[in-house]
Order: sequence, then structure tokens, then C-alpha cells
Amino acid sequence: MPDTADTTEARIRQAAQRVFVRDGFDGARMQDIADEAGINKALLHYYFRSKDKLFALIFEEKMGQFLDSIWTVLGSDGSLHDKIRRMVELDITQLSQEPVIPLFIFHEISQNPELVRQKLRDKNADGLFAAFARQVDDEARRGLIRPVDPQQLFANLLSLTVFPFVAKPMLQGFMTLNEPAFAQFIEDRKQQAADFLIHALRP
Amino acid sequence: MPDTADTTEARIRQAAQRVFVRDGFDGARMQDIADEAGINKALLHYYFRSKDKLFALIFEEKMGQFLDSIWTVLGSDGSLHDKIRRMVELDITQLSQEPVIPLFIFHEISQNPELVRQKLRDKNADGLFAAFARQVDDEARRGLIRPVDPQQLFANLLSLTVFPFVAKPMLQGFMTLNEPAFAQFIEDRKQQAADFLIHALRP
DNA sequence: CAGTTGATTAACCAAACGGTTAAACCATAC
DNA sequence: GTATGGTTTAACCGTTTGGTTAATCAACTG
Repeated sequence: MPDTADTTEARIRQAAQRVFVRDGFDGARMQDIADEAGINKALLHYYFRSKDKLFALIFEEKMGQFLDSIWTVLGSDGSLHDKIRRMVELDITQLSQEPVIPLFIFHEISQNPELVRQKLRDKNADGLFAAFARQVDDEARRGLIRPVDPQQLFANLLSLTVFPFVAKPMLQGFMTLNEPAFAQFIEDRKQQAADFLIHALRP
Repeated sequence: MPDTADTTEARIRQAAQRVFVRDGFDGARMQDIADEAGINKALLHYYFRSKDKLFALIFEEKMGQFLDSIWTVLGSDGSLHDKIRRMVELDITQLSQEPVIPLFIFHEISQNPELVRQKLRDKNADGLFAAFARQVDDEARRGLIRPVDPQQLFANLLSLTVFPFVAKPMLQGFMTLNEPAFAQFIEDRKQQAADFLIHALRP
């Protein structure tokens, strides 16, 4: 059941996606979703029983997409430099498509941290991180990078790529960037953030 | 009228602070605030006329505190290395006291970007950033740091300090850190994030 | 064409919500 | 003591909200 099909169910899912991501669970109204989908409100409950059920579906999907872009790169082969370059590039490109996703995810998670724990356990997240940590220590031992705490490096990697999307309006305000200027700032960042990380790792 | 006084008004402000920051504007209930303050709901409207007015007050205050910790360091004297060290240290220390503030601020801003624009204009934020940019270019010309885009550096500075608080549950899940372990991670970060930035700026 | 079945709607419902009102409370001043 | 004026409350109000119901519609089926 891909969202691409123009079934009523798919139209509802797309509408729910837009409204939930834009307004958050608490701010979202079932009526708004119905309007956005161009259908009667009762039909929402016909296809998905409740607001909670519908939200859980959307959140699961968005969270999955977000995590997958991390897995794709981190779980692949290649040197650290390689992974950093590819992960920054991929994440920023993907987030540019839907810039509000991270804030949506982080806000909902903060209201219900269990949402993330289960998902990360399913995906064996600590195993993925353990492998990353081993690679960091290994490359440090071989003198390819300077020794750093893998936890801190992992946090840095995520921070540099994701944070600008979370703090977009504030950064725009600070640096007086209009929409195209901010888009350019993000485009530049694909290379600049990776450069910054790699420079910081020089032995 | 400091919040420290045990007047009814102060108790309401403190309760509103807790509830708004925890649940967000949409998720917060006036009844919850009244309960938290141990008073009747009607008293809320007696002291502050509406939910919006009360929220505006709380948000303004939290936003002000958040921005002040940036101003304190960035607006002071000293080399870039100095500022980086002090800003990372100060921000992380301050955010550790109330770790949910950034997420609260960013979420509310995303719903109403005007909230930040006005405030930043009042505080002459672009002037502050312009001075920062000048210093970055200047120190680069004198060979103290390698040349970097001031916008990107500013974003990096904020990212590395603030993001871990926004993404706390996710980072905890990835690295399997319980509460004390995460506290230690944050404590380490005061030095590690600054080191990372300074290493990345080596010519 | 009558009958069946799933899709869709208008109308409705109870609970929760932000906000109001009128009365009670309580310290102070006369 | 009682009049005064700010403080606090119980009860209430209109609206919005997520959710339900019963009826209608449309497409097959025999």
C-alpha cells in the first residue's frame, strides 16, 4: 500500500503527514486532516480508528525514514572520512526535502521517550554504534585520525548535520538570511560540515 | 517582581513555566497550571488575562535567558579560542540546569517564527553576528586560525553545544546511556566540544 | 432489478477546553 | 463592628474536540 496510489487511504495518510508534522500531535486537529484530504471527518475514523492510531502510523514512518538515512551510511563499508562525507551529504540532502522532520521527531520523542527506545532496539542501534566506535578507535590507533571519544564524535556528526534544520528560524534571524540565502547556506554546508569534521580529526 | 518571592503571582509564573516547557503551548492545559500552582483556575485569568498572554510572558523570559548566555560571551572581549571555550562551557552548564529549554524554544518558534524575529531585532543580533564574523576573518588573516565561513562556524558552535539537549533521548538510545551516564557525557562535552572546535580551526 | 457490501456523509454526542461571573473570603482602616 | 477593596473560589457558559451513529451512495452479484 504505497502512498503513491491515489486511494482514499493514501490521501488521508498524506494529509495526516502534513498536518501532524506541521502542527505536532497536540496542535493537530482531526478536522484539519479531513479538510486537507478533502473528505469527511468520520472517514478518518473509518480507516484509522483514532487520532492516536493514525499518529502512531505517521510517526513510525517518519522516524523510520530519518533513521534509515543514518543506517545507510554508518552501516556501509569505507573509511571514516568516507562515511563522514557521505553521511553529511546524504542527511542534509534528504532533510532539505522535508526540513521540519527533525524538530517534529524530537518534540514528539520528548513527550514520549518510549517511542524511540523500542524502535532503536528493533534496529539494533547500539550494535551499529558499537561498530562505529570500534572503527574510530581503530583508525586512531593506525594514526589516520587523532584519538577522540567515539560518543562525542558521533554526537558531533549528528549535531552538525541536523541542528541547522532544528534551529532554522533562529539562525536566519541571527545572520539575516532570507529563504534563498538560507538554502544556499544549507547547500554550502554539505561540504563545509564534512570539511570541518575532517579537519577536526587531523592527527 | 522576582519569581523568588512567594506571592501567588510568582507561584503561578513558576507553575506556568513548568507546564508550558514540559507540554508546549498546545499541550498545556490551564487547569494543569492551576493544579501545579495549587490555586483555582479562575485566578490564572485574574492575574494574567488569557492563556496567550501568560504564555507570551513565559516564552519571552525563557527565550531571553537562552539568548543572554550567547550574548554574554560573544559580546565580550577575548580571542576566538577564548570565546569558544567560554561559550561552550557557559551554555552547556546553563542548559544542564534546564535541559528541555532549547527544544521548547525551537518548537514554539517553528509554530510562530515572528516570536524570534522581533526579539533578535531588539537585541541587535545581526550586529553581534557581524562583529563575530569580523573577528573570524581577522584572526584568519593573521594566521591564528584557518579561514572559514563565519556563518558556518557560528552554526557549528551552536550545533555542538545545543543539539545534544535537543536530541537527548535519541542519543541515549543510540549509545545506551542511562541518566548518570548521559550526565557524564554532557559534563565531558564542556571540554570536548571546545577542543573539537579549536582543533578544526587549526591553520 | 432486488439484494448485498463497502465507502462516504450529515448530524449528533459527551467530554474537555479557555474563559466569565457572582459570591465568599480576609486583611486593613475607620 | 463594619465598611472597604483586593484576593480567591465554586459554579457556570459557549465553543471546540475526538469520536459515534444512522442513513445515503455506488458498485457489484445473483
